[in-house]
Amino acid sequence: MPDRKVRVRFAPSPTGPLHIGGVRTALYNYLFAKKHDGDFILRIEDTDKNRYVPGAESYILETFDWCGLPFDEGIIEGGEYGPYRQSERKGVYEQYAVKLVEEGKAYYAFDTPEALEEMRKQQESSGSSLTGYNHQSRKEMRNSLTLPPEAVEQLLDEEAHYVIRIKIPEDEEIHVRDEIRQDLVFQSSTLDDKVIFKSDRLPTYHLANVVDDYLMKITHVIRGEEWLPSLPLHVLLYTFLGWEEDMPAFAHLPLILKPTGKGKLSKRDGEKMGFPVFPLEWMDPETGEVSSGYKQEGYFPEAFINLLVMLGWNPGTAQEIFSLDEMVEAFSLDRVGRSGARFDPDKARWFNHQYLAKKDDQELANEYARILRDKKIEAEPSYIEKVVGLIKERADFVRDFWDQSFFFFQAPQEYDQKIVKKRWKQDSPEILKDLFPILEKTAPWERDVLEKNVKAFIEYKELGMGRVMIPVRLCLVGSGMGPDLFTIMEMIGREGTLDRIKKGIHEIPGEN
RNA sequence: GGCCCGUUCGUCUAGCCAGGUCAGGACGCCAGGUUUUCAUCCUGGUAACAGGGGUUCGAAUCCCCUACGGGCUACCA
Repeated sequence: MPDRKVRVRFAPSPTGPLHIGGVRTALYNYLFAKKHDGDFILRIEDTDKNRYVPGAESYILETFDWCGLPFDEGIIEGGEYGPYRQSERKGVYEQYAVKLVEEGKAYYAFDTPEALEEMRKQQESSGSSLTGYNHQSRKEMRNSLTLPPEAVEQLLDEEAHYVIRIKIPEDEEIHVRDEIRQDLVFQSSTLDDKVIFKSDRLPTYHLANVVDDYLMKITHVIRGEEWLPSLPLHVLLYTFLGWEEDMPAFAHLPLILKPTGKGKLSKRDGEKMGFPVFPLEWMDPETGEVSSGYKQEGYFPEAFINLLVMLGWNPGTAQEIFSLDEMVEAFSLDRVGRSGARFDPDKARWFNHQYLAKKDDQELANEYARILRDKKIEAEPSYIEKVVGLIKERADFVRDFWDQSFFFFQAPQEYDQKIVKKRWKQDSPEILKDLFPILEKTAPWERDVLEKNVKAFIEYKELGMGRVMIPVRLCLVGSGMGPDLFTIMEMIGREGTLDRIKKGIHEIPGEN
């Protein structure tokens, strides 16, 4: 298969929102495809109609739209190997299942749920280590291996409910290769005769995925580690179908684990841990329950992708911040780790911080303007942009901007009591009153002029910066935080500055 | 229970395949510096080879066992 064009697929089941593990799997597929100038395909695996959740499919589409990971082929893009929804491919699977039966590699099974239940109970009580429908138990069940041919014919004609099961060889070693874990060997005797074709005349995942990957000329299957146990079954299917020459390479990605405790990340974890598990906000159509998403939490898609790529893969260098192009360039399957990764919310914020600090002021100002508008605050775009430039490095998200910059838009409503207690001395009002005329006379009202005049005042009064500046900051900002004070003064203007100082002198209690 | 995968600082990880480094980086945390303050930023520090056996002059690296963690075990994907 060496000179085939690389083709990979992301094959979600529309049973709900994707979580970040799914997005990461898709991302690795995308990176691998692009690295090798290959195709990235979306295939919807909706062969279980009972688990279908409305909205899940469009959620998947919106997610990749937001992340900026376009598919080359898929349910929207189309492509020459369509359709890309398994429910629309119903007709293609049965022939392969029947072919396997005809060749003695699979068989019809007519067992009722009760009979299967009975079989399980018996296996349990007998303490047998081999469980399931397997090379032993199949001899005692109702199937085309045990029934006389006429009876089988009759049952099939009657359209009795039946399934097709793969006939696992009794005692064989199945050698498989995983690109991440290298060579693995499974004993066929420990495998069971999985249903490959259901009584609703739809294939199970195992058959559908093998048939479609073959028909769609998939060269590499990159999926979650939860599929590793069924790899020997899939390999056997390729062999039975006579497709071993075209069998794709397999890579099973380590799982993303809960941040605390153990276990793989699941839907409920997010709310408890205080970080999203979903890329986009999701509302459960049945319960109406809303789960938060990275987008809505304020993550940039580039940051989201970046933090995901580092969860399980590393470039072997110290680089941590990657553009999508850089990721494509650097990515390789052999640098994917083998052990599960725990998600670290702190590091996630750090990634967003890195992107935020590098973002264009104007772009950020546009986003911030929306927040300000919601707060009924009017300001010139150029003013907002200037504010953003001053405070963006202090924030992790755009939504942090307000707390970092409200004083550029309105006088403080309260004063930080800790700072008041520590830095608002008995003579502070007096000092500010003395400073007042200096500020009144300062012209032009510009940062550097303000600095020069105020510093001259401080020197003349022999006071020291802290004695003067911190009380002023308290008046203008309400606390000890914020960027350069002279810049703040320039920005809020002479009137604003003087008003706030006056207000502070009256309202800040002089306990000390 | 059975089958399979995994295990390096609190977290993400480099190093392992081709044994020899004070086991490196990042996040977090702590300290110092810068600053009019807070934050940013800079510097420094903290902290790990799951345990036990082998093989070897020498093991985080190779082998075995144990422990622990995880996944799978449906007519789900």
